[in-house]
Amino acid sequence: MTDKLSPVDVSTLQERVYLKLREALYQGKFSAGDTLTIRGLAAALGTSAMPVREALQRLVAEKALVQTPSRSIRVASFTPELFWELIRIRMTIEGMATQRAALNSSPALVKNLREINSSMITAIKGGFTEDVLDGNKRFHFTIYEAAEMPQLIEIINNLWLRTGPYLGVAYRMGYSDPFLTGTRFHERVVQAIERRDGRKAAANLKVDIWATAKWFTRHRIAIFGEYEEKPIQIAL
Amino acid sequence: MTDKLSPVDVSTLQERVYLKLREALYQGKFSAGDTLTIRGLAAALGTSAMPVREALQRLVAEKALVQTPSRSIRVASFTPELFWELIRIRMTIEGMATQRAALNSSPALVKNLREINSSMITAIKGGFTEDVLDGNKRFHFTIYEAAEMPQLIEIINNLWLRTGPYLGVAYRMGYSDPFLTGTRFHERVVQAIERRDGRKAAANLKVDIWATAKWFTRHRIAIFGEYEEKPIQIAL
DNA sequence: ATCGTTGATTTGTGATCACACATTACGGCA
DNA sequence: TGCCGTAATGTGTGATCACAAATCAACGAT
Repeated sequence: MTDKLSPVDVSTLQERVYLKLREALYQGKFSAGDTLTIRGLAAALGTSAMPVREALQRLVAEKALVQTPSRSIRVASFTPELFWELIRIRMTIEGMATQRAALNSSPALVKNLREINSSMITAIKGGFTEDVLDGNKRFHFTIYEAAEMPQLIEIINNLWLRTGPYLGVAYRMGYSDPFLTGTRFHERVVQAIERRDGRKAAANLKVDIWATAKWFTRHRIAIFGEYEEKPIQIAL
Repeated sequence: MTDKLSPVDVSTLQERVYLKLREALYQGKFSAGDTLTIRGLAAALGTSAMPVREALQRLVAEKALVQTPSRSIRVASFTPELFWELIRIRMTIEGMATQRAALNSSPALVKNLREINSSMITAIKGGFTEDVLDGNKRFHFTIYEAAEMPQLIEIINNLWLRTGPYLGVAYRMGYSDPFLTGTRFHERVVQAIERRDGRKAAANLKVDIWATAKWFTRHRIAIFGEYEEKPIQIAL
Protein backbone atom coordinates (compact mmCIF):
# COMPACT_ATOMS: atom_id res chain seq x y z
CA MET A 1 0.00 0.00 0.00
CA THR A 2 2.60 2.52 1.08
CA ASP A 3 4.78 1.67 -1.89
CA LYS A 4 2.33 3.45 -4.16
CA LEU A 5 3.17 6.76 -2.60
CA SER A 6 5.94 8.86 -4.04
CA PRO A 7 7.93 10.99 -1.59
CA VAL A 8 6.75 14.55 -1.16
CA ASP A 9 9.06 17.47 -1.64
CA VAL A 10 10.69 18.31 1.66
CA SER A 11 13.34 20.63 0.31
CA THR A 12 13.79 24.05 1.75
CA LEU A 13 13.17 27.22 -0.17
CA GLN A 14 16.84 28.06 0.02
CA GLU A 15 17.67 24.76 -1.63
CA ARG A 16 15.29 25.33 -4.51
CA VAL A 17 16.65 28.81 -5.06
CA TYR A 18 20.15 27.37 -5.04
CA LEU A 19 19.27 24.75 -7.64
CA LYS A 20 17.60 27.34 -9.82
CA LEU A 21 20.60 29.64 -9.75
CA ARG A 22 22.94 26.73 -10.31
CA GLU A 23 20.94 25.63 -13.31
CA ALA A 24 21.00 29.16 -14.69
CA LEU A 25 24.76 29.26 -14.30
CA TYR A 26 25.15 25.92 -16.03
CA GLN A 27 23.11 27.17 -18.93
CA GLY A 28 25.12 30.34 -19.14
CA LYS A 29 22.10 32.56 -18.50
CA PHE A 30 24.36 34.89 -16.57
CA SER A 31 27.51 36.10 -18.20
CA ALA A 32 30.87 36.43 -16.52
CA GLY A 33 31.18 39.57 -14.43
CA ASP A 34 27.45 40.13 -13.96
CA THR A 35 26.48 41.48 -10.56
CA LEU A 36 23.78 39.59 -8.71
CA THR A 37 21.85 41.39 -5.99
CA ILE A 38 19.93 39.75 -3.21
CA ARG A 39 16.87 41.93 -3.47
CA GLY A 40 16.85 41.77 -7.23
CA LEU A 41 16.89 37.99 -7.33
CA ALA A 42 14.39 37.75 -4.48
CA ALA A 43 11.94 39.90 -6.42
CA ALA A 44 12.53 37.93 -9.60
CA LEU A 45 12.01 34.61 -7.84
CA GLY A 46 9.11 35.79 -5.71
CA THR A 47 10.72 35.02 -2.38
CA SER A 48 12.11 37.05 0.47
CA ALA A 49 15.76 37.96 0.68
CA MET A 50 16.66 35.25 3.15
CA PRO A 51 16.72 32.15 0.94
CA VAL A 52 18.44 34.00 -1.89
CA ARG A 53 21.07 35.27 0.46
CA GLU A 54 21.97 31.80 1.64
CA ALA A 55 21.89 30.32 -1.84
CA LEU A 56 24.25 33.01 -3.09
CA GLN A 57 26.68 32.45 -0.26
CA ARG A 58 26.65 28.77 -0.92
CA LEU A 59 27.57 29.41 -4.54
CA VAL A 60 30.32 31.73 -3.37
CA ALA A 61 31.63 28.98 -1.12
CA GLU A 62 31.64 26.67 -4.14
CA LYS A 63 33.55 29.32 -6.12
CA ALA A 64 30.85 29.51 -8.76
CA LEU A 65 30.33 33.13 -7.75
CA VAL A 66 32.84 35.55 -6.33
CA GLN A 67 32.53 38.31 -3.79
CA THR A 68 34.30 41.59 -4.47
CA PRO A 69 36.04 43.46 -1.65
CA SER A 70 32.97 45.69 -1.48
CA ARG A 71 30.90 42.56 -0.84
CA SER A 72 28.87 42.63 -3.98
CA ILE A 73 28.45 39.26 -5.65
CA ARG A 74 29.42 38.67 -9.26
CA VAL A 75 29.54 35.76 -11.64
CA ALA A 76 33.10 34.47 -11.61
CA SER A 77 35.20 35.48 -14.60
CA PHE A 78 38.42 33.97 -15.76
CA THR A 79 41.78 35.11 -16.85
CA PRO A 80 43.34 32.80 -19.43
CA GLU A 81 45.79 31.65 -16.79
CA LEU A 82 43.01 30.60 -14.43
CA PHE A 83 41.09 29.02 -17.26
CA TRP A 84 43.97 26.81 -18.31
CA GLU A 85 44.78 25.97 -14.72
CA LEU A 86 41.25 24.73 -14.31
CA ILE A 87 41.49 22.70 -17.50
CA ARG A 88 44.67 21.07 -16.23
CA ILE A 89 43.00 20.26 -12.95
CA ARG A 90 40.03 18.79 -14.77
CA MET A 91 42.29 16.65 -16.93
CA THR A 92 43.98 15.19 -13.87
CA ILE A 93 40.90 14.61 -11.77
CA GLU A 94 38.57 13.42 -14.49
CA GLY A 95 41.39 11.31 -15.86
CA MET A 96 41.64 9.64 -12.48
CA ALA A 97 37.92 8.97 -12.42
CA THR A 98 38.04 7.52 -15.92
CA GLN A 99 40.92 5.25 -15.05
CA ARG A 100 39.00 3.81 -12.13
CA ALA A 101 35.84 3.53 -14.19
CA ALA A 102 37.74 1.36 -16.67
CA LEU A 103 38.53 -1.05 -13.85
CA ASN A 104 34.82 -1.34 -13.13
CA SER A 105 34.01 -1.83 -16.82
CA SER A 106 30.95 -3.88 -17.71
CA PRO A 107 29.16 -4.66 -20.98
CA ALA A 108 26.16 -2.68 -19.76
CA LEU A 109 28.31 0.38 -19.14
CA VAL A 110 29.94 0.16 -22.56
CA LYS A 111 26.56 -0.26 -24.24
CA ASN A 112 25.17 2.70 -22.33
CA LEU A 113 28.07 4.93 -23.29
CA ARG A 114 27.82 3.98 -26.95
CA GLU A 115 24.13 4.84 -26.95
CA ILE A 116 24.71 8.23 -25.38
CA ASN A 117 27.49 8.99 -27.81
CA SER A 118 25.50 8.04 -30.91
CA SER A 119 22.50 10.02 -29.70
CA MET A 120 24.90 12.93 -29.36
CA ILE A 121 25.95 12.55 -32.96
CA THR A 122 22.40 12.58 -34.26
CA ALA A 123 21.65 15.57 -32.02
CA ILE A 124 24.61 17.41 -33.53
CA LYS A 125 23.54 16.62 -37.08
CA GLY A 126 19.97 17.64 -36.27
CA GLY A 127 21.16 20.89 -34.72
CA PHE A 128 19.57 20.21 -31.33
CA THR A 129 22.32 21.98 -29.50
CA GLU A 130 20.71 21.71 -26.11
CA ASP A 131 20.52 17.94 -26.47
CA VAL A 132 24.17 17.96 -27.46
CA LEU A 133 25.16 19.73 -24.29
CA ASP A 134 23.03 17.40 -22.24
CA GLY A 135 24.44 14.34 -23.98
CA ASN A 136 28.00 15.47 -23.45
CA LYS A 137 27.41 15.92 -19.76
CA ARG A 138 25.65 12.58 -19.51
CA PHE A 139 28.50 10.81 -21.30
CA HIS A 140 31.13 12.17 -18.97
CA PHE A 141 29.22 11.65 -15.77
CA THR A 142 28.14 8.15 -16.71
CA ILE A 143 31.83 7.31 -16.74
CA TYR A 144 32.51 9.11 -13.49
CA GLU A 145 29.61 7.37 -11.78
CA ALA A 146 31.13 4.06 -12.78
CA ALA A 147 34.24 4.96 -10.82
CA GLU A 148 32.13 4.63 -7.67
CA MET A 149 33.83 7.47 -5.85
CA PRO A 150 31.06 9.75 -4.58
CA GLN A 151 33.33 12.43 -3.18
CA LEU A 152 35.29 12.58 -6.41
CA ILE A 153 32.06 13.12 -8.33
CA GLU A 154 31.20 16.02 -6.04
CA ILE A 155 34.51 17.63 -6.85
CA ILE A 156 34.08 17.11 -10.57
CA ASN A 157 30.57 18.50 -10.40
CA ASN A 158 31.96 21.61 -8.82
CA LEU A 159 34.62 21.97 -11.51
CA TRP A 160 31.96 21.68 -14.20
CA LEU A 161 29.89 24.32 -12.48
CA ARG A 162 32.82 26.70 -12.71
CA THR A 163 33.34 26.05 -16.41
CA GLY A 164 29.60 25.90 -16.97
CA PRO A 165 29.09 29.34 -18.50
CA TYR A 166 31.49 28.45 -21.31
CA LEU A 167 29.60 25.62 -22.87
CA GLY A 168 26.56 27.83 -22.56
CA VAL A 169 28.31 30.38 -24.72
CA ALA A 170 28.79 27.81 -27.47
CA TYR A 171 25.16 26.88 -27.15
CA ARG A 172 24.04 30.44 -27.67
CA MET A 173 26.28 30.90 -30.67
CA GLY A 174 24.97 27.76 -32.30
CA TYR A 175 28.38 26.16 -32.53
CA SER A 176 28.62 22.43 -32.26
CA ASP A 177 31.88 21.53 -34.02
CA PRO A 178 33.90 21.02 -30.84
CA PHE A 179 31.35 18.45 -29.77
CA LEU A 180 31.52 16.63 -33.08
CA THR A 181 35.25 16.12 -32.78
CA GLY A 182 34.55 15.30 -29.14
CA THR A 183 32.45 12.31 -30.07
CA ARG A 184 35.45 10.80 -31.85
CA PHE A 185 37.48 10.93 -28.67
CA HIS A 186 34.49 9.61 -26.79
CA GLU A 187 34.47 6.52 -28.97
CA ARG A 188 38.14 5.91 -28.26
CA VAL A 189 37.45 6.27 -24.53
CA VAL A 190 34.68 3.71 -24.79
CA GLN A 191 36.94 1.28 -26.66
CA ALA A 192 39.59 1.59 -23.97
CA ILE A 193 37.04 1.09 -21.22
CA GLU A 194 35.79 -1.97 -23.08
CA ARG A 195 39.30 -3.42 -22.95
CA ARG A 196 39.68 -2.33 -19.30
CA ASP A 197 42.64 -0.22 -20.38
CA GLY A 198 42.53 2.50 -17.76
CA ARG A 199 45.55 4.41 -19.02
CA LYS A 200 44.30 4.67 -22.57
CA ALA A 201 40.81 5.60 -21.43
CA ALA A 202 42.13 8.38 -19.23
CA ALA A 203 44.49 9.61 -21.93
CA ASN A 204 41.74 9.94 -24.52
CA LEU A 205 39.40 11.62 -22.09
CA LYS A 206 42.09 14.14 -21.27
CA VAL A 207 42.46 14.88 -24.96
CA ASP A 208 38.71 15.41 -25.20
CA ILE A 209 38.81 17.98 -22.41
CA TRP A 210 41.87 19.65 -23.83
CA ALA A 211 40.54 19.82 -27.37
CA THR A 212 37.29 21.41 -26.26
CA ALA A 213 39.13 24.01 -24.20
CA LYS A 214 41.49 24.68 -27.07
CA TRP A 215 38.56 25.30 -29.38
CA PHE A 216 37.33 28.08 -27.12
CA THR A 217 40.57 29.99 -27.16
CA ARG A 218 41.06 29.37 -30.86
CA HIS A 219 37.77 31.05 -31.55
CA ARG A 220 38.53 33.71 -28.97
CA ILE A 221 35.16 33.24 -27.44
CA ALA A 222 34.36 36.03 -25.05
CA ILE A 223 34.68 34.03 -21.90
CA PHE A 224 37.15 36.27 -20.18
CA GLY A 225 35.41 39.10 -18.40
CA GLU A 226 36.72 42.59 -19.02
CA TYR A 227 36.89 42.96 -15.27
CA GLU A 228 40.27 41.21 -15.27
CA GLU A 229 43.48 42.74 -16.47
CA LYS A 230 45.54 41.37 -19.36
CA PRO A 231 43.32 38.80 -21.07
CA ILE A 232 46.18 37.42 -23.12
CA GLN A 233 45.99 34.35 -25.31
CA ILE A 234 48.44 31.70 -24.22
CA ALA A 235 49.54 28.41 -25.69
CA LEU A 236 49.27 25.27 -23.60
CA MET B 1 52.45 59.97 5.32
CA THR B 2 49.68 57.53 4.57
CA ASP B 3 52.15 54.70 4.19
CA LYS B 4 52.62 54.62 7.95
CA LEU B 5 49.10 53.37 8.45
CA SER B 6 48.40 49.68 8.52
CA PRO B 7 45.09 48.48 7.11
CA VAL B 8 42.24 48.09 9.56
CA ASP B 9 40.24 44.92 9.87
CA VAL B 10 37.35 45.06 7.42
CA SER B 11 36.23 41.46 7.75
CA THR B 12 32.62 40.66 8.49
CA LEU B 13 31.47 38.97 11.64
CA GLN B 14 30.37 35.99 9.64
CA GLU B 15 33.87 35.63 8.26
CA ARG B 16 35.48 35.69 11.67
CA VAL B 17 33.04 33.12 12.97
CA TYR B 18 33.79 30.97 9.94
CA LEU B 19 37.53 31.15 10.53
CA LYS B 20 37.08 30.34 14.19
CA LEU B 21 34.99 27.28 13.48
CA ARG B 22 37.34 26.22 10.72
CA GLU B 23 40.28 26.50 13.05
CA ALA B 24 38.45 24.47 15.67
CA LEU B 25 37.75 21.77 13.12
CA TYR B 26 41.37 21.70 12.02
CA GLN B 27 42.48 21.27 15.61
CA GLY B 28 39.98 18.52 16.17
CA LYS B 29 38.17 20.38 18.92
CA PHE B 30 34.94 18.88 17.69
CA SER B 31 34.71 15.16 17.24
CA ALA B 32 33.05 13.41 14.33
CA GLY B 33 29.30 13.21 14.70
CA ASP B 34 28.94 16.11 17.11
CA THR B 35 25.85 18.22 16.57
CA LEU B 36 26.39 21.95 16.26
CA THR B 37 23.47 24.25 16.97
CA ILE B 38 23.15 27.79 15.75
CA ARG B 39 21.92 29.25 19.00
CA GLY B 40 24.44 27.29 21.00
CA LEU B 41 27.40 28.52 19.01
CA ALA B 42 26.02 32.04 18.89
CA ALA B 43 25.84 32.11 22.68
CA ALA B 44 29.32 30.65 22.99
CA LEU B 45 30.79 33.15 20.57
CA GLY B 46 28.81 36.09 21.88
CA THR B 47 27.11 36.93 18.59
CA SER B 48 23.62 36.68 17.23
CA ALA B 49 22.42 33.70 15.28
CA MET B 50 22.84 35.27 11.87
CA PRO B 51 26.62 35.14 11.40
CA VAL B 52 26.84 31.66 12.88
CA ARG B 53 24.14 30.44 10.59
CA GLU B 54 25.96 31.62 7.49
CA ALA B 55 29.31 30.33 8.66
CA LEU B 56 27.82 26.90 9.28
CA GLN B 57 26.22 26.77 5.88
CA ARG B 58 29.46 27.74 4.28
CA LEU B 59 31.18 24.86 6.03
CA VAL B 60 28.40 22.57 4.88
CA ALA B 61 28.95 23.76 1.32
CA GLU B 62 32.61 22.90 1.74
CA LYS B 63 31.66 19.46 3.04
CA ALA B 64 33.46 20.03 6.32
CA LEU B 65 30.11 19.70 8.06
CA VAL B 66 27.09 17.70 6.99
CA GLN B 67 23.40 18.37 7.26
CA THR B 68 21.15 15.51 8.30
CA PRO B 69 17.75 15.04 6.65
CA SER B 70 16.24 16.70 9.69
CA ARG B 71 18.43 19.71 8.94
CA SER B 72 20.58 19.57 12.02
CA ILE B 73 24.25 20.17 11.41
CA ARG B 74 26.90 17.66 12.46
CA VAL B 75 30.62 17.29 12.13
CA ALA B 76 31.25 15.02 9.15
CA SER B 77 32.16 11.47 10.00
CA PHE B 78 33.72 8.91 7.75
CA THR B 79 33.17 5.35 6.81
CA PRO B 80 36.41 3.59 6.01
CA GLU B 81 35.36 3.55 2.35
CA LEU B 82 34.95 7.31 2.25
CA PHE B 83 38.17 7.79 4.15
CA TRP B 84 40.22 5.78 1.70
CA GLU B 85 38.51 7.40 -1.22
CA LEU B 86 39.55 10.77 0.10
CA ILE B 87 43.11 9.56 0.59
CA ARG B 88 43.23 8.37 -3.00
CA ILE B 89 41.92 11.72 -4.19
CA ARG B 90 44.51 13.50 -2.11
CA MET B 91 47.28 11.34 -3.51
CA THR B 92 46.28 12.22 -7.06
CA ILE B 93 45.70 15.93 -6.58
CA GLU B 94 48.59 16.63 -4.24
CA GLY B 95 50.78 14.46 -6.43
CA MET B 96 49.87 16.69 -9.36
CA ALA B 97 50.74 19.81 -7.38
CA THR B 98 54.06 18.31 -6.34
CA GLN B 99 54.94 17.37 -9.88
CA ARG B 100 54.38 20.93 -11.05
CA ALA B 101 56.24 22.31 -8.06
CA ALA B 102 59.28 20.27 -9.10
CA LEU B 103 59.25 22.04 -12.46
CA ASN B 104 59.40 25.37 -10.63
CA SER B 105 62.19 24.16 -8.38
CA SER B 106 64.66 26.70 -7.06
CA PRO B 107 67.55 26.57 -4.56
CA ALA B 108 65.56 28.83 -2.23
CA LEU B 109 62.60 26.46 -2.28
CA VAL B 110 64.77 23.44 -1.56
CA LYS B 111 66.53 25.24 1.27
CA ASN B 112 63.21 26.33 2.72
CA LEU B 113 61.78 22.81 2.61
CA ARG B 114 64.88 21.33 4.25
CA GLU B 115 64.62 23.85 7.06
CA ILE B 116 60.98 23.10 7.67
CA ASN B 117 61.65 19.39 7.66
CA SER B 118 64.56 19.56 10.07
CA SER B 119 62.58 21.81 12.40
CA MET B 120 59.88 19.16 12.28
CA ILE B 121 62.36 16.52 13.37
CA THR B 122 63.53 18.52 16.36
CA ALA B 123 59.91 19.26 17.25
CA ILE B 124 59.15 15.56 17.18
CA LYS B 125 62.13 14.70 19.40
CA GLY B 126 61.21 17.51 21.75
CA GLY B 127 57.62 16.34 21.93
CA PHE B 128 56.16 19.63 20.73
CA THR B 129 53.34 17.91 18.94
CA GLU B 130 51.57 21.09 17.97
CA ASP B 131 54.70 22.35 16.23
CA VAL B 132 54.92 19.01 14.47
CA LEU B 133 51.44 19.36 13.06
CA ASP B 134 52.15 22.90 12.03
CA GLY B 135 55.45 21.96 10.42
CA ASN B 136 53.86 19.13 8.48
CA LYS B 137 51.22 21.43 7.08
CA ARG B 138 53.81 24.08 6.25
CA PHE B 139 55.98 21.54 4.45
CA HIS B 140 53.18 20.32 2.24
CA PHE B 141 51.74 23.71 1.42
CA THR B 142 55.14 25.23 0.72
CA ILE B 143 55.41 22.69 -2.06
CA TYR B 144 51.90 23.32 -3.29
CA GLU B 145 52.43 27.07 -3.32
CA ALA B 146 55.44 26.51 -5.55
CA ALA B 147 53.17 24.88 -8.11
CA GLU B 148 51.64 28.31 -8.67
CA MET B 149 48.13 27.00 -9.19
CA PRO B 150 45.87 29.02 -6.89
CA GLN B 151 42.69 27.13 -7.64
CA LEU B 152 44.44 23.83 -7.03
CA ILE B 153 45.58 25.07 -3.65
CA GLU B 154 42.01 25.96 -2.76
CA ILE B 155 40.93 22.43 -3.55
CA ILE B 156 43.75 20.92 -1.52
CA ASN B 157 42.94 23.21 1.37
CA ASN B 158 39.41 21.92 1.33
CA LEU B 159 40.56 18.31 1.29
CA TRP B 160 42.79 18.98 4.29
CA LEU B 161 39.89 20.55 6.11
CA ARG B 162 37.90 17.37 5.68
CA THR B 163 40.71 15.20 7.01
CA GLY B 164 41.58 17.81 9.62
CA PRO B 165 40.01 16.20 12.66
CA TYR B 166 42.18 13.13 12.19
CA LEU B 167 45.55 14.69 12.70
CA GLY B 168 44.00 16.45 15.66
CA VAL B 169 43.23 13.06 17.11
CA ALA B 170 46.87 12.09 16.90
CA TYR B 171 47.75 15.36 18.56
CA ARG B 172 45.50 14.69 21.48
CA MET B 173 46.85 11.19 21.92
CA GLY B 174 50.41 12.41 21.92
CA TYR B 175 51.41 10.22 19.02
CA SER B 176 54.08 11.45 16.69
CA ASP B 177 55.54 8.31 15.09
CA PRO B 178 53.66 8.69 11.80
CA PHE B 179 55.24 12.09 11.43
CA LEU B 180 58.73 10.79 12.13
CA THR B 181 58.52 8.29 9.31
CA GLY B 182 56.88 11.09 7.33
CA THR B 183 60.01 13.23 7.54
CA ARG B 184 61.98 10.50 5.79
CA PHE B 185 59.63 10.62 2.83
CA HIS B 186 59.76 14.39 2.99
CA GLU B 187 63.51 14.29 2.51
CA ARG B 188 63.14 12.08 -0.55
CA VAL B 189 60.56 14.49 -1.94
CA VAL B 190 62.99 17.36 -1.44
CA GLN B 191 65.77 15.48 -3.18
CA ALA B 192 63.55 14.81 -6.17
CA ILE B 193 62.46 18.44 -6.31
CA GLU B 194 66.11 19.44 -6.17
CA ARG B 195 66.75 17.33 -9.27
CA ARG B 196 63.55 18.64 -10.89
CA ASP B 197 62.33 15.05 -11.06
CA GLY B 198 58.56 15.63 -10.93
CA ARG B 199 57.59 11.97 -11.11
CA LYS B 200 59.80 10.90 -8.23
CA ALA B 201 58.74 13.86 -6.14
CA ALA B 202 55.06 13.10 -6.67
CA ALA B 203 55.59 9.38 -6.02
CA ASN B 204 57.30 9.97 -2.68
CA LEU B 205 54.72 12.49 -1.61
CA LYS B 206 51.98 10.02 -2.38
CA VAL B 207 53.73 7.47 -0.21
CA ASP B 208 53.87 10.03 2.59
CA ILE B 209 50.12 10.56 2.42
CA TRP B 210 49.43 6.87 2.15
CA ALA B 211 51.69 5.91 5.04
CA THR B 212 50.11 8.45 7.36
CA ALA B 213 46.62 7.27 6.48
CA LYS B 214 47.68 3.67 6.91
CA TRP B 215 48.97 4.44 10.37
CA PHE B 216 45.55 5.62 11.44
CA THR B 217 43.77 2.46 10.44
CA ARG B 218 46.56 0.30 11.81
CA HIS B 219 46.08 1.85 15.20
CA ARG B 220 42.33 1.73 14.75
CA ILE B 221 42.04 5.31 15.76
CA ALA B 222 38.48 6.23 16.50
CA ILE B 223 37.96 8.40 13.49
CA PHE B 224 34.89 6.69 12.18
CA GLY B 225 31.76 8.03 13.85
CA GLU B 226 29.35 5.52 15.29
CA TYR B 227 26.64 7.34 13.40
CA GLU B 228 27.50 5.37 10.28
CA GLU B 229 26.59 1.78 9.69
CA LYS B 230 29.20 -0.92 9.27
CA PRO B 231 32.47 0.74 10.30
CA ILE B 232 34.53 -2.14 8.98
CA GLN B 233 38.29 -2.09 8.73
CA ILE B 234 39.47 -2.57 5.17
CA ALA B 235 42.85 -3.10 3.56
CA LEU B 236 44.00 -0.79 0.79
C1' DA C 1 9.72 -4.27 30.45
C1' DT C 2 8.38 -2.29 25.60
C1' DC C 3 6.16 0.52 22.82
C1' DG C 4 3.19 4.36 21.55
C1' DT C 5 1.31 8.85 23.01
C1' DT C 6 1.36 13.29 24.68
C1' DG C 7 3.32 17.54 26.04
C1' DA C 8 7.28 20.72 26.69
C1' DT C 9 11.33 22.39 24.77
C1' DT C 10 14.73 23.04 21.31
C1' DT C 11 16.00 24.05 16.69
C1' DG C 12 16.22 25.42 11.76
C1' DT C 13 13.78 28.26 8.33
C1' DG C 14 12.11 32.30 6.53
C1' DA C 15 10.48 37.23 6.97
C1' DT C 16 11.27 41.83 8.30
C1' DC C 17 13.74 45.71 9.91
C1' DA C 18 17.66 48.99 11.18
C1' DC C 19 22.00 50.45 9.90
C1' DA C 20 26.40 51.29 7.81
C1' DC C 21 28.75 51.29 3.72
C1' DA C 22 29.15 51.48 -1.49
C1' DT C 23 27.68 53.41 -5.55
C1' DT C 24 25.79 56.69 -8.37
C1' DA C 25 24.07 61.20 -9.64
C1' DC C 26 24.08 65.85 -9.13
C1' DG C 27 25.92 70.43 -8.69
C1' DG C 28 29.35 73.89 -7.83
C1' DC C 29 33.97 75.51 -8.43
C1' DA C 30 38.39 75.69 -10.73
C1' DT D 1 35.35 71.04 -19.56
C1' DG D 2 37.29 68.52 -15.70
C1' DC D 3 37.49 67.64 -10.76
C1' DC D 4 35.78 67.06 -6.30
C1' DG D 5 32.58 67.31 -2.49
C1' DT D 6 27.69 66.19 -1.32
C1' DA D 7 23.23 64.29 -1.49
C1' DA D 8 20.40 60.32 -2.85
C1' DT D 9 19.86 55.77 -3.70
C1' DG D 10 21.01 50.92 -3.51
C1' DT D 11 22.98 46.96 -1.13
C1' DG D 12 24.98 43.65 2.17
C1' DT D 13 25.20 42.69 7.11
C1' DG D 14 23.39 41.58 11.34
C1' DA D 15 19.47 41.40 14.81
C1' DT D 16 15.02 39.91 16.01
C1' DC D 17 10.74 37.53 15.63
C1' DA D 18 7.09 34.02 14.20
C1' DC D 19 6.35 29.45 13.03
C1' DA D 20 6.62 24.65 11.99
C1' DA D 21 9.13 20.66 12.54
C1' DA D 22 12.21 17.87 15.31
C1' DT D 23 13.76 16.24 19.71
C1' DC D 24 13.30 14.73 24.24
C1' DA D 25 10.79 13.42 28.66
C1' DA D 26 7.34 11.72 31.18
C1' DC D 27 3.55 8.84 31.32
C1' DG D 28 0.30 5.18 30.45
C1' DA D 29 -1.35 1.00 28.07
C1' DT D 30 -0.42 -3.45 26.59
